[in-house]
Amino acid sequence: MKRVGIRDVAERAGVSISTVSNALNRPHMVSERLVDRVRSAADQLGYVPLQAAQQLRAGRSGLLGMTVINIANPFFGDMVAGAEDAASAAGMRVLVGNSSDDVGKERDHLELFERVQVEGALVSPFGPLEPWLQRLRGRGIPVVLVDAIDDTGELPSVSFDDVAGGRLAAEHLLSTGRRRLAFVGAREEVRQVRERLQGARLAVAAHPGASLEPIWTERTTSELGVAFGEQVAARSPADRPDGIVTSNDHLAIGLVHGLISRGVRVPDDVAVVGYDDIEFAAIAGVPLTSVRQPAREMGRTAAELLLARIGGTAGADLGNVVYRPELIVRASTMST
Amino acid sequence: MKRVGIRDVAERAGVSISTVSNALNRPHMVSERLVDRVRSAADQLGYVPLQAAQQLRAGRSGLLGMTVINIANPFFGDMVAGAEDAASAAGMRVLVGNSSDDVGKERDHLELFERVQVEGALVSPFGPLEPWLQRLRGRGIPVVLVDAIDDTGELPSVSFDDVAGGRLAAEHLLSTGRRRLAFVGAREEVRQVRERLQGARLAVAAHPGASLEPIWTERTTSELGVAFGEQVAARSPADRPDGIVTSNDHLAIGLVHGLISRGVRVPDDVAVVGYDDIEFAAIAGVPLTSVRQPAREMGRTAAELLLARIGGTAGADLGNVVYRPELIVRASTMST
DNA sequence: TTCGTTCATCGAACCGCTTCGATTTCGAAC
DNA sequence: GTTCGAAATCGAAGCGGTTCGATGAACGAA
Repeated sequence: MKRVGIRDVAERAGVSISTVSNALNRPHMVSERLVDRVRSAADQLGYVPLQAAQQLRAGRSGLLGMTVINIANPFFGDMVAGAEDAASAAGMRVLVGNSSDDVGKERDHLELFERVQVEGALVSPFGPLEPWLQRLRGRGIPVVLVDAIDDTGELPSVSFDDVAGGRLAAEHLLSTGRRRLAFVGAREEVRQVRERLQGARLAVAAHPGASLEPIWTERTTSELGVAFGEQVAARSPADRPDGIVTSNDHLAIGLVHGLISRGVRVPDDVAVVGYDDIEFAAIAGVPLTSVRQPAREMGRTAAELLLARIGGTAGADLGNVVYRPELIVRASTMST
Repeated sequence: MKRVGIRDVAERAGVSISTVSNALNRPHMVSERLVDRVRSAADQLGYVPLQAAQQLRAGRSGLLGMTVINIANPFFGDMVAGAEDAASAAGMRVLVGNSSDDVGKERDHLELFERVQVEGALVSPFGPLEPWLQRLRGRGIPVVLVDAIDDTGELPSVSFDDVAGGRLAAEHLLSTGRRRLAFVGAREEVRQVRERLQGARLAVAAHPGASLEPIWTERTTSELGVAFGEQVAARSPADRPDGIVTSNDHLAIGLVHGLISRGVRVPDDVAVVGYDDIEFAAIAGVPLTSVRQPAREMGRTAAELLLARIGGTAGADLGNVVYRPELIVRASTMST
């Protein structure tokens, strides 16, 4: 019932406490005979060193902190998985803080990171965080932004070129002859969404005669997509957009569903482009054209960048890795 | 650049270290005047106590451990979110260990839980874990199983009645006149899947003339569902099942897609029932009938159960909460 | 004035481990 | 048989907090 401590192991092996510690952590400093004895004593007793004590003394936690906007979204789930890949390869663990779209929680997590002395933090920011991030850095904790870019140019980051993504989507629609475009995005305050819209605007501006109507929704659920699809379907055909760029596949799939249920044909009447290329995009009722973002790879790259900074391996130059998104064309924009 | 410790706060406030600790943690023991002084000193310096030190002395970590089979699956994502709800209401944090379908990782996480002295563990087991769980309990760490039941009857748990779920699905198909059923499940070694099959078998056994063909796939991705759907479509109509129960919505949605792409009508030729009722079930090309499991609620309940045990509030009786699943009927089994 | 009480504050031990410097051991060289 | 140096082992000092018993201050009662 009582915890097994290093003392118990020492006693059982008939050596001193420090020899146990050395045998376990720096075996080259201890004779083979004793290493064996200590190891088997530890095994028999089921000794597991207490992280808190190790950390307190050694000043290292072996932990990376990572905040994500919403873990229930598979995009972020993949990102985390990627970061875990890289971390475990370096013998580190990842402490995941899920913000659930809540700025307060997000800040709490950053404070927690400080409390537990994470050795580095991967931050996929939701709200404005400059002061908090500055503070982590002031404490000597390196930070890498994920799916975001630091405006001040002081933090390394791994992100997607969202302007290019939005542009890609809109250009594709324009190239298939659509002219009355709409952009449906959730929450204007999110940078990624704003930039995708901006990209779409650039594409439209280059096409005389084309127009772009921005539309904002509250959240990014498929339900809202459905509602919005029905709403669009209710407009007169002349008043309807003939091509829609969305900020998210959930929204897009719902949107397509809503349109079709009201008799609007996709892609013949309205073409739809999603964003993220989640698993379901390919097998939706109308397979969805979407902008793909390799989330897992991004998570891994970000963690590697962070580990390099922790290890001091990184050049002083801050890496700013930017992935270029890729358009996956499917039936929702191309009539067969 | 240097960490701010309790000493720095004490110095700044002109009091002793112990007074700082008391003012911050047990303010009723300290005069108001000093509490104020200490608080503002702490604020100005940005003092954040070091978790490792607190924990080492106090023996409490304020952490719950939680292992999940695969965080990329929204079902588990929701479960985690539910647990976090309950934990944060009790001032605790959740340390999430993602097993990624890997027994070794799962065990590592349990060991980590011991190292960091979590005060309780929520375990959604993937592989066999008895010895490890016993050990946690031996260390005085309460364990609650999530989405699983303890065969030995010693651990409290929160789970779904998977037998009932499988039965529900099969009975529904039978009641719509289907007779040649198939059960498509991933990985026979997973208890949940076995029990769903068992439930389906019970339903079929009660219907003379009905048959059930079990089919196993490697993993549970929509891709495999598509492949399998095409395979079924290739059979001669007489040899095809006319109703299919799946162990997972991803599989089911892919399956429907595969069938339709090969000209098999759903539900006219083949009816399909999914499992989990994920968000996309409702807006799939053919909206999917599915067995709903309230994951978030389950996560919350499990955490509450665990917290009660930690607090000693729980009666000695081990709670075994079993949720009954619910069938959500949609177009994939009911021609309109 | 002295003493007893209460309440606020402080000093110091301690949580379990790592690590550094000190001590012991042992074989080789004299 | 000493002496010396290197290698193996050990003792003890913290890491940064919490907490308990001790100390001191303030005040009313004798």
